[in-house]
Amino acid sequence: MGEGAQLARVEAGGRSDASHEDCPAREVLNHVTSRWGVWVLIALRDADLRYYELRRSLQGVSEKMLAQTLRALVHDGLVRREVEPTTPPQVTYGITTFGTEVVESLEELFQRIGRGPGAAAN
Amino acid sequence: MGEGAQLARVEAGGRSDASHEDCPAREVLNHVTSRWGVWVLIALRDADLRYYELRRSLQGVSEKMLAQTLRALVHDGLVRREVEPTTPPQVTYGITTFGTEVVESLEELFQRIGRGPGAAAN
DNA sequence: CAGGATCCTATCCGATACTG
DNA sequence: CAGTATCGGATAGGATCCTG
Repeated sequence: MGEGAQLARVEAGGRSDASHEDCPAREVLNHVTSRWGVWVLIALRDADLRYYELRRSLQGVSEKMLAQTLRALVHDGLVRREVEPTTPPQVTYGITTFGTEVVESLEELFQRIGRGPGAAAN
Repeated sequence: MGEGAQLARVEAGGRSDASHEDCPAREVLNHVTSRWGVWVLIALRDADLRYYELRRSLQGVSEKMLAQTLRALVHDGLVRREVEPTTPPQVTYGITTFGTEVVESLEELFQRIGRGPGAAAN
């Protein structure tokens, strides 16, 4: 099991140590803060995009990682996936309400970090 | 360069591609959302702790990762480090104002994720 | 076009041993 | 006590080829 286990640890449930951080929220956080997670969400916030458009938009993402990231985000309910059975097949991705909420929070966190430790006297 | 480069990429500052995500904010986010980052911050939010106490508190962290995580967090200005030159040496870690702000934002994000996609109709 | 399968590298992280 | 140094396994992420 080479690839599947990377983001599917959730359903695999092999060894559940449960000792540290197997909570689903952490899982989602990891997906969102993964290398491409944020950028996918941000790209989709402005408009629904096709797989191909997403690839161009993200500039530098590999097919594997884009597919993987999207799968995780869809699974988490942050991204919506719509398939139109045409030829060639056409798949459109969009952000969900939940996804929008999460990016908002994430950006707030980002803002705070961006402001830096300037305000802190310590 | 086995270990040093892991969290010290910040000061290296060699190639600033700027194309995707070399921004310092992302660095900090990675540190905070790293395996032990959050837990360190949360542990220190309630009280200042010594290295040893932190180890017990975090239950399961290796010395290496604790030291590494702390170094990154101190470097980022989220954690404060105080050394008292006694024998044996005594080092206390505490959270900064900036650190507190960041964990707050992070927890808000966590809350939102925890609530799940329930509210979303989509 | 939208991915899946495969291979490979870089990095993460833990265990262990050692130092001031 | 508070770390540093080093080794080795596990994972994330990328490149490439292939298919419906």
